[in-house]
Amino acid sequence: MTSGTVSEPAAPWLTPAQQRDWRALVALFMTLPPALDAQLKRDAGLNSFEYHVLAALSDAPDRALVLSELAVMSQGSLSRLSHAITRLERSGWVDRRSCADRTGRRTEARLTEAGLAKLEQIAPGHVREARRLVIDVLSSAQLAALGDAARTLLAAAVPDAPRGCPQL
Amino acid sequence: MTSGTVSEPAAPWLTPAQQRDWRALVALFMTLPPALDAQLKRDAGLNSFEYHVLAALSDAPDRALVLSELAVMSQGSLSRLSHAITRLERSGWVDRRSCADRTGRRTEARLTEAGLAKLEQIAPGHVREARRLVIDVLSSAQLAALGDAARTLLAAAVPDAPRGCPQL
DNA sequence: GAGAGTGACTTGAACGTTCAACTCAAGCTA
DNA sequence: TAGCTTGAGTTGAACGTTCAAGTCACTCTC
Repeated sequence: MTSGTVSEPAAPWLTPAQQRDWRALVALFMTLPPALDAQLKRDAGLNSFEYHVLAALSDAPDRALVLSELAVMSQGSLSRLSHAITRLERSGWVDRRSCADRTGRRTEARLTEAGLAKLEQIAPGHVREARRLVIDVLSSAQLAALGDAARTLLAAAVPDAPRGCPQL
Repeated sequence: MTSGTVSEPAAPWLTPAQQRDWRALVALFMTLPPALDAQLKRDAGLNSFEYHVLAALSDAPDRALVLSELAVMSQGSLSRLSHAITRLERSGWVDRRSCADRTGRRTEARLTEAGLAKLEQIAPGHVREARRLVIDVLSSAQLAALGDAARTLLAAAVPDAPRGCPQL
């Protein structure tokens, strides 16, 4: 409901142009992520969260990260991550090692050799899909504007610096 | 994995600028929809799919739609819709009526009075959240550019015209 | 007018995510 | 040293989505 069929008390409504842009954005949210997920699921048997977990690990020194850091970097709850790591461990892409690293209970997830190989095998197809659905569809000005808007929105949504993603 | 830690065979890689924009977009996909969902869940006990279903019904003539049309408009599978309608029916926001309308087996979902009232109660908060997280965060030029990019991407992703969403 | 065919739903099992406990390993405090 | 406290991780139940059957109500064909 973003249009005026239902009568609207007090809240500042959207202008037609804003409505149009908002709807396009919402439609994009409902369309693009599922399309990206589908490619990963089909070609790799992974969902995008699992993929991002593997990717984050591959970029980490020693290909290992403490779970709580990994959770922040992959933008998921610790619980979600824990379940995901369990699945990835069962598949052999990752393993867990408790690292008694000073304070409290700390567990590291480490990308296995098999996991790294898997990722190397998957990545090109994923990038190809990113190109096909996004990068190559937009003019470079459009892509730049999209990136700019996305960064602005992220900065507003996440009050503190997105420390997990320095490259943003 | 969009960066070059893992060696990359044959696939055309992304330029640093493209990578930067792509990552921002992916981060946005992981951040904004969950935030929007959370507001709906918290304030209305609905997920965004259910909300879009109610909204689509409220805009329809007679506040009713055949399920297969509604599925297209709300961008979900028929199965997903059927489950959702079952939940919404249990809550009393919607009811089902089989409309023996010529061909085969057709079921209409209709927004009840209670459902309409619910939507009227929910909508302002949702629009407020849309403003808070998106509309008011971007300059009008940024929003326009975002909308433009989104429409371009949608047009490429959905080959045929998005008949359910004439307003895009 | 019986039987095949075809869209339009529905259903149930499997799976991933969330939420609310629960456990575990330290550091404090007395 | 015993007993809190706290941060980190795990676990299981509940719930929504997907996928693969089903079922149902018509039309078409002989």
